[in-house]
Amino acid sequence: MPDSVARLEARLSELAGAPVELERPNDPGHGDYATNVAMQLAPVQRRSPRDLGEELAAKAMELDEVDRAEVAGPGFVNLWLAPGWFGEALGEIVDAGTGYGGGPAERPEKVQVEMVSANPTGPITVASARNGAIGDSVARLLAFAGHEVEREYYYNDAGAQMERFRASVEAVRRGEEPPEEGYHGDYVRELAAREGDPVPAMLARIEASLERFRIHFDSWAKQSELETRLDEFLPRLDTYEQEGAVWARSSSYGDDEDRVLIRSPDQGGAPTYRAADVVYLVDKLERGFDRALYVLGADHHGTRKWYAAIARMLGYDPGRVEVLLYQLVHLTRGGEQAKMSKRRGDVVFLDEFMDEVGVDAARWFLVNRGPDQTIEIDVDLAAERSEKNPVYYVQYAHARIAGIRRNAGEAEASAELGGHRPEAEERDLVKRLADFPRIAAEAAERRGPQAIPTYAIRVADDFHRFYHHHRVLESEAQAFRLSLCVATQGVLARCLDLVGVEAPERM
RNA sequence: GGCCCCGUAGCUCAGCGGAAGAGCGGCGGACUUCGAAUCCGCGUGCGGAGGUUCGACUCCUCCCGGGGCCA
Repeated sequence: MPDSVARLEARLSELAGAPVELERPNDPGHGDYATNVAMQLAPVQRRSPRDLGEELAAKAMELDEVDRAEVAGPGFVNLWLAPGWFGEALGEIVDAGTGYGGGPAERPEKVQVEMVSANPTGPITVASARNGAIGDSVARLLAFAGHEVEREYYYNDAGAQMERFRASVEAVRRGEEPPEEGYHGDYVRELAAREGDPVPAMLARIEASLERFRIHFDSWAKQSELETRLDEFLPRLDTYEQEGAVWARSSSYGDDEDRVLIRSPDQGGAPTYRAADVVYLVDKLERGFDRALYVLGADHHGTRKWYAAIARMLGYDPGRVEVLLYQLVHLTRGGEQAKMSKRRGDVVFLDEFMDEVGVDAARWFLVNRGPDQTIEIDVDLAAERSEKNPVYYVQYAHARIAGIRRNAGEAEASAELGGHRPEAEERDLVKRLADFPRIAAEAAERRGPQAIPTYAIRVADDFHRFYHHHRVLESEAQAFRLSLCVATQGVLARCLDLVGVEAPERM
């Protein structure tokens, strides 16, 4: 469904005889929208970009939507749009309702996002929470874009780490200290005070933390169960034996190196974590997912090509496998770097982080920056419930609109202009809202959820500016401005939802 | 040694082929008016050198610096 910007692009493309992409100039002196098509066309048509620009500008002026068009700089065609375009654009946004900016996807996919997947040897840390925040936002973006998405948590319930964990709890139960190589946190003592296997209890606690963090998993996959099916798949793999161990010849399928699947007898002869990966990948693809997305911390970058390599080795399209890597998290407090160790007093667990800064700020700050970026979160700033904190800046815009709408009562909202000519702040806000479908689609495609908070701040910014310059209620343009409020509130609510933050009616 | 990520305003970072941005910090203004958790004003900064391009913060190569993983 082409929106008002896309329609204008299509008309201009006809006039130019080439695809026109409109962009929003930073400088208001450069019009509402601009295109560089004249510069792109100049070399192939062997004409000067300014001549081509002049020609397009003259034709563009004939369009109803265009008030004025002029050539600037090296050959940009800058466009000032007519009031009617803003009314139409706003009307479409309002009519689209809560679905504005979303799917349907051109090619809908069934996608599995596997995320967090931390071993249940302790509570979820802030580092794992970043995994979840990014993974869940990407999942939300994909679903919004029209894909079918499921979230899965994969955990190791059988390996050496788990044995150490259980042994640590057992030791405390016997009144001893956990072994040197074991786990020593307070949570070990808490688990020791309860009956039975500590793993399910730990897992329940992890699930509760993540639910509180607003991440809901559709399914949980266990390494121990997958491992039992290893014998089915081993013969299908390209393997060889070396020094008693079974290796996958993954380097021939795009991986950086070959990987041990079964340890040599003198090493215990047990399957490795990589062996379970094989079964798990097949399991994912055979469950009918078109795409398996792995969200992995940067410490796993060494295995980023492994998953596609085994897909290729087993005859699956490696393009169905995708790894999303994200960098580490550092926490600071008043500029001082906090230790990410598990020592007492430092915020390292997600629950503590949420206690201190709130769920909304926790979600926001963990998804705020690109996955490629190592992030530093100032706990004090994140915890501050004030104008300094961008989360509340955006939420405040939403709540402020809710307030206006409460005061408006039954008053009519309508994108019809009547005789109203939208002023600069109104036009900026409409254009900002008109950006949303592209922002959302690009964020989904690029797996870059950080674009959403960035955009939401701009929306809030444009709204607050509009609010300060123009009355909504009891103004000549009340119906139009109320409609603008409705559209803005909808986009803000959607943005906040995409990053797992609440959109409050009151603050 | 191999590989990955990052060097953009004092600080934390967006932008990733088209006319340089936000927040924090700092300074100065705006509340009998729909919510001041708001708004307005003050900033020459893309680590360096080549290359590709009409055009490079954006793509390629090398170098320097920071972080990380593996060995």
